[in-house]
Amino acid sequence: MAASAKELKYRERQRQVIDAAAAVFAEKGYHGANTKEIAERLGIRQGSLYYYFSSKEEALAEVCRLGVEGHVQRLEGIIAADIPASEKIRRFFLCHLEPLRTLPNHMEVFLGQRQHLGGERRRVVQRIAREYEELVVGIFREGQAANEFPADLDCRLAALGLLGMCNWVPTWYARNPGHTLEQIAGQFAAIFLEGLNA
Amino acid sequence: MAASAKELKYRERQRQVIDAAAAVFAEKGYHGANTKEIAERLGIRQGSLYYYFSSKEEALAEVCRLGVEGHVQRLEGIIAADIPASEKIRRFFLCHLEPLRTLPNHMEVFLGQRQHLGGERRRVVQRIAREYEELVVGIFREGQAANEFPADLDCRLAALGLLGMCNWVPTWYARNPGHTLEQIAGQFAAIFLEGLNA
Amino acid sequence: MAASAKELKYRERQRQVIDAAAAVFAEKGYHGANTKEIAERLGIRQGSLYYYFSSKEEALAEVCRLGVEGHVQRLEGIIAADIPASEKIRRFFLCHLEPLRTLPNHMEVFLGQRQHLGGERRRVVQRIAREYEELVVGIFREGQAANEFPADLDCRLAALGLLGMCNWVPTWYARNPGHTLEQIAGQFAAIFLEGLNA
Amino acid sequence: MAASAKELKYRERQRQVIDAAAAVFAEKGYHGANTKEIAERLGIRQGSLYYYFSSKEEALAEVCRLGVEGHVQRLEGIIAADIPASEKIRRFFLCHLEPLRTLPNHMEVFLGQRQHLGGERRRVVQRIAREYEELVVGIFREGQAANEFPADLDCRLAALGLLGMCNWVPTWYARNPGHTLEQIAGQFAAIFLEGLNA
DNA sequence: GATGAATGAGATTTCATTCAT
DNA sequence: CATGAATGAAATCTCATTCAT
Repeated sequence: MAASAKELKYRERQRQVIDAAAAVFAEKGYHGANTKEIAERLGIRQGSLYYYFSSKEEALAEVCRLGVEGHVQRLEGIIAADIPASEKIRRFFLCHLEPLRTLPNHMEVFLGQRQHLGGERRRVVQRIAREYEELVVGIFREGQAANEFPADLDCRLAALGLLGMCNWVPTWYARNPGHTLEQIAGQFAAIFLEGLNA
Repeated sequence: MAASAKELKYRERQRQVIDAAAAVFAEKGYHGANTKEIAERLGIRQGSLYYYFSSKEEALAEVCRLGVEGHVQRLEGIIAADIPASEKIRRFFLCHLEPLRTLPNHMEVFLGQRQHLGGERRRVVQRIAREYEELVVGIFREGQAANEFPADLDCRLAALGLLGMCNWVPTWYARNPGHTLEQIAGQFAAIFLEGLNA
Repeated sequence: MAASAKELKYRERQRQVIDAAAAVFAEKGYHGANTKEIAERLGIRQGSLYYYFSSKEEALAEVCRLGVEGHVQRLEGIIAADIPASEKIRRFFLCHLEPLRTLPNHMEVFLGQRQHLGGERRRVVQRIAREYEELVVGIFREGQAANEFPADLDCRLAALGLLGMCNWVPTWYARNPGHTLEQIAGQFAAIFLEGLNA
Repeated sequence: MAASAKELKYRERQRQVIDAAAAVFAEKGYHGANTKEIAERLGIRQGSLYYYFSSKEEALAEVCRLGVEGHVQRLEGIIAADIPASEKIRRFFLCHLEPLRTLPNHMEVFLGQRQHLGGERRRVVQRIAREYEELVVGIFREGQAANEFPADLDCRLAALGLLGMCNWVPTWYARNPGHTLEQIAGQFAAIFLEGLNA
């Protein structure tokens, strides 16, 4: 159970390697990235990377795992809370965008590169993404049942619209440094809940 | 000016080549795609592609051009109309999603692969995208000036949210065949303009 | 059915490529050989080899196939003949060594490198080798049943000894140019059938 | 001359390392084997191997040395004995196969991998093999001179056939556990000396 | 107009080996 | 004694691209 100091050090370095991979994958895409560039970022040689992962694809899988890790759990926290569905939606935005603070590359890679994973690895992350979507749909259904939301709301479309607004953020966030995540989440929630005519 | 029959036929075939490229780029990404697969889709050999384009990147540029072509023009049509800003927003959705009917691959490639264009080609399409964004921002500003929209609305964020909702559609549209573009556009507009509490 | 002239030409060149691979595999062993050397023998570049085979291992499989091809069939011809078992054994030697005339490398590679094939490919060639061994054992059994051979002969060991004598030939044949295949086969048969005390 | 206890222990471990190398070389061939697997067999790390040998090739040389060690000496013992040549041949079989009992891997590696030694190392073991072959040829010549063996016997071919029968044994011995070395040697000797018609 | 054959540069991955600790 | 971390060279394989036919 107790990891030795050596193992801890290894894992720390491994994490740096994965983070470097995330940065390169985010910038160039999985297939556009090459391992040489990852190595250069770390100041080591290409071959040395393989001391920390066993293939480029494994690195991608790990980046994706970190990028999506915690999303489901945090969302479940919101869902479990004893608050109206509209409040759950309001909280969703910041909750969902939160990883942009610390892991923007990982999140971007998860969103845009996970389809390049093969076989079982792909299935695993796709399942998580699908599960997450269902949870969001569930919130809308809950609000609809409680007459908080319009009876004719298409909950699936609402969820996909919500996710689209948020998942598009990484494409412009780094190049629009003028907004904090709180501002973004707040504005998006306001539009989503009250619309523009309020 | 008058194109010969031969030239017309060439252009027709060229378009088929570009469409095949769009399909492969959309599925695998630009760098994940290979020219062999494009050729196979057309029933010709790899080398024969180069009769229709001079490089893979040129094919990408052409796919992107087709994917974004008409967007700006159609949007300008909406903007020029003598209708309230809110109505412009309402119309925007279907107008923006329209190409999904005939050119879903091209649109998806434009959205997700254009960063792999190099140098001048990249600049050209980025400029179009930026210009388009500005036009959308402009509608919100117009509505705000006319007191249609809240005074504290962040027009940039509203535009980016709007675009996010729409630009995310290609990622799930093909796999959710249950919705027409009209339904999607209608629902998105309703949420955007009236919010959920209406 | 009718192969075009182009296809014939392709196959001819492909055969040259496989023959070059056989030569290098025979000299250095499968893992000791590198594709660069095969290419150099053919006066083409390394990557060009892949126009003719899809992996180094496939080339090994093809070399092995050519090395063992015809062996079983020729042996069955001998077995089917209406002659005493001892005469079958006598004929076996030259029959088995025959490929050394035209395909010494392929035979040597089949004998010594086939274990480096993976999965299904390995199974296929191992099955052929095993089947061949059983046929040889069968000849000894037949001779024993006809009282041609001693009743206490261990037919399996006799077959393995026979095969050993022959299969060892490729290891020294090229470096002992003083003997024809007929001499070798004749001497081996004499020893095997009459022993040294005759 | 007196080795310290420490040195003895070192040599013992070194021998284990060489034995592990022999096992891996026998299974995968010299070039197909990797040092990681050798290390794993010993429960140590790759780098630690180099405390016991200075290069992979040195390990191969040592394995070969152990595989052939004693062969020449034992054969000379047989040759020096005051017995007929035919009896020398009879004894040869068990004598030659003896190492299969304790060092099957080393013997197999000597037989099949020694060509991968470079330069001087190769020359040394090839010389031993050649010398050994000459000794066997000598027995046949002796028997021929004493009119024990046919006057028209090709002593070189007889020797090579004899060696082939024996040297092929390692390729099937492990997978045919039904025969003892005594049985094999006895049967081979019977065939070689009396032939099948006896 | 299209192809067959090849190129050449680059990609990922492997691996024997080193060396400070 | 042994290891952890890395190296650097080489290996296999891929692929956009070319060009004579």
